[in-house]
Amino acid sequence: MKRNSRLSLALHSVAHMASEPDRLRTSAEIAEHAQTNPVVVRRVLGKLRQAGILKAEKGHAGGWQLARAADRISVADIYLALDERLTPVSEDAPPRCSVEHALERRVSLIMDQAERDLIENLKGLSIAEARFPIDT
Amino acid sequence: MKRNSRLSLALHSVAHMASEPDRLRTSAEIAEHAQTNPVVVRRVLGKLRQAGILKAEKGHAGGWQLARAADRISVADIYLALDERLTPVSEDAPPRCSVEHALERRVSLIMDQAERDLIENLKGLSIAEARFPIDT
DNA sequence: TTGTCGAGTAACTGATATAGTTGCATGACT
DNA sequence: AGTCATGCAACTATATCAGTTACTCGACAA
Ligand code: FES
Ligand code: FES
Repeated sequence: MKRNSRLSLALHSVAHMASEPDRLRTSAEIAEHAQTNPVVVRRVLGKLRQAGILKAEKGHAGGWQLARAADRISVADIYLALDERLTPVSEDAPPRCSVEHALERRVSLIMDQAERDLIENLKGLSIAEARFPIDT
Repeated sequence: MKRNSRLSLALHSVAHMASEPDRLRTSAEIAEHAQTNPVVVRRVLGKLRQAGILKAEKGHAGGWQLARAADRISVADIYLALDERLTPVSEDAPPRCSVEHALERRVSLIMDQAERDLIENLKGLSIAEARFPIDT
């Protein structure tokens, strides 16, 4: 895979689980569907569990399940649960001159606004509806 | 540095050059300002040269210079010149089921729209004005 | 015309991020 | 008690990127 396959994996897994919401699935099953590794699945879906999107049960009849109906899970929920922001402008290095500081601040403001708008738009797309093709 | 320091380097270098547009600067000078390496500077600024934002001259009195006035260079110009898109959803792997295909398509449409909006906003910010602090 | 200097570029190194893997502890059900 | 699945730590492999070295090409000067 490549960078940021985590979002793809999370979206596909949740969408797949939405087809049979009552069925418990093991990480091994989900990994097979996504053609990856059970531990990778548990790592990524673990974030969704912490965010309250999924439930996981240990033990003999354990597995993963949606925590609520698919039409109440938005793509924004999943995007935010993974906690991976865009923010291409680095804030870690202390700016070495006032010009750089002013410039990065202005660009960061625009970037942050863009991401907020993106999240707003992703909020309008639920997993339930995202599973079906677009008409146009 | 960290990921996407190229945009920071490009922005800072162009902003610095805007303070004395007529002066030619060598990659060694620019690298010293940005606390990095001359080859790295040439790699990044080379993209801006290809995009027509900067001019570079070889030889004894060679160096780098803005190709046009700073108020006619927008942050979007630089962002686009580097040709690094966001697009967190991978398109390289062929989708393995129709659900994944539909879902990634819908998410991609929203992501692409967000990036187009971002670029529109960056177009409104020129290097000339970005060099000064924000009032608010 | 020859030497110097700077851009341009290819090749390599080191650091970092991420997917994948192994192994084991914990907890739930049989 | 035994089985099975999650949770998690540690490790490996790979890709990306900044940094570095070492060259070629071209422009200008002596
Ligand atoms: S394999 Fe079930 S949604 Fe793709
Ligand atoms: S050092 Fe000149 S603009 Fe930052």
